Amino acid sequence: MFSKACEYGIKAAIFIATKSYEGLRVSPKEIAEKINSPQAFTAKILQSLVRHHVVNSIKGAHGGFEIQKDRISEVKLAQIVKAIDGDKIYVGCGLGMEKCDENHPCPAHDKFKIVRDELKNMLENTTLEELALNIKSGTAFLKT
Amino acid sequence: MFSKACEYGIKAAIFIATKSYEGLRVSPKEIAEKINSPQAFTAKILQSLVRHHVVNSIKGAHGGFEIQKDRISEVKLAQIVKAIDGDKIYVGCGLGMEKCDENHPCPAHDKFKIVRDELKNMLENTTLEELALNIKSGTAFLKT
DNA sequence: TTTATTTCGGATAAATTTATCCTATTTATG
DNA sequence: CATAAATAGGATAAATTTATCCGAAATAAA
Repeated sequence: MFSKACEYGIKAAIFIATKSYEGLRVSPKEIAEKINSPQAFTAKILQSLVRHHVVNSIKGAHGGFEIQKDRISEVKLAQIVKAIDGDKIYVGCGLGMEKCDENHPCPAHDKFKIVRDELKNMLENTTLEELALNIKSGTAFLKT
Repeated sequence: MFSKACEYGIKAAIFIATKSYEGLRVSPKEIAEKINSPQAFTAKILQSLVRHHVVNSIKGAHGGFEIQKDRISEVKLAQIVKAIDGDKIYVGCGLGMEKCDENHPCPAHDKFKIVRDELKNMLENTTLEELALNIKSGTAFLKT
């Protein structure tokens, strides 16, 4: 569904959010440990999230990654996915055709449309807050 | 969503079906032309579809690929996807966690579940016949 | 102002996916 | 039986994604 980079990015953002509630910044090292991902690769993905204004980075000593508390409920899963994988999962054709719309559809266009609309809707309506609260409450996990 | 191989495989199966209605066998060359895919790579994918009994191949002179007419309405999109990409799109975790179920869910488990169930349902209930008929009727296309 | 800490970013490597090429094998037909 | 036509399959290459490494730049604190 999503690239590995995107999966790491989502989990990283969730972890950062849980720490940001406590006013804490976190390092790529801690993030990678908590979400079970390769550290250097995760750092690269974090840079991308910073550039797309999903999370905030503070350089230098006592730096790290954080998200402003009041932004946690504003950030949607869709923004994170778009920052890393782009929007092909929304706009692309399910069968990979370059041009696929109502006027020139692929044979499965209508079938895929239902699923993709559902996915789009889910991503656009799921906030980082919901996901982070699942972690804080202990009802969900970021690694096995 | 799916790999390129899978996209080609689905389109190839649809094209073969349209030809099989007319009692015609087709070559990888013709398939690749009609679905706009690399020929040799497409041939490899066809082998996989043959091994998974999605389509039938006849070797030697006057050979080619075909699907028995009465099987076209039986083959589901799910079988083709499973033959090429496996079933990770059904059973895997949306965030890539190895273990992710009701007892040990990822933070987005419930959110993903809705979408994936919808996808699974669509793939398991869409037949090759439906898709092939969209091509035969000229209401849909296999390339741009 | 020096030092320790930390993110940034470029270069590179490893792994996987996508794609090509060439030969072997199979089979209908003359 | 010989030949031509076709799929099967192994080896390899190209492209993309995933992952690592290391030095540069920024910043807080001594």
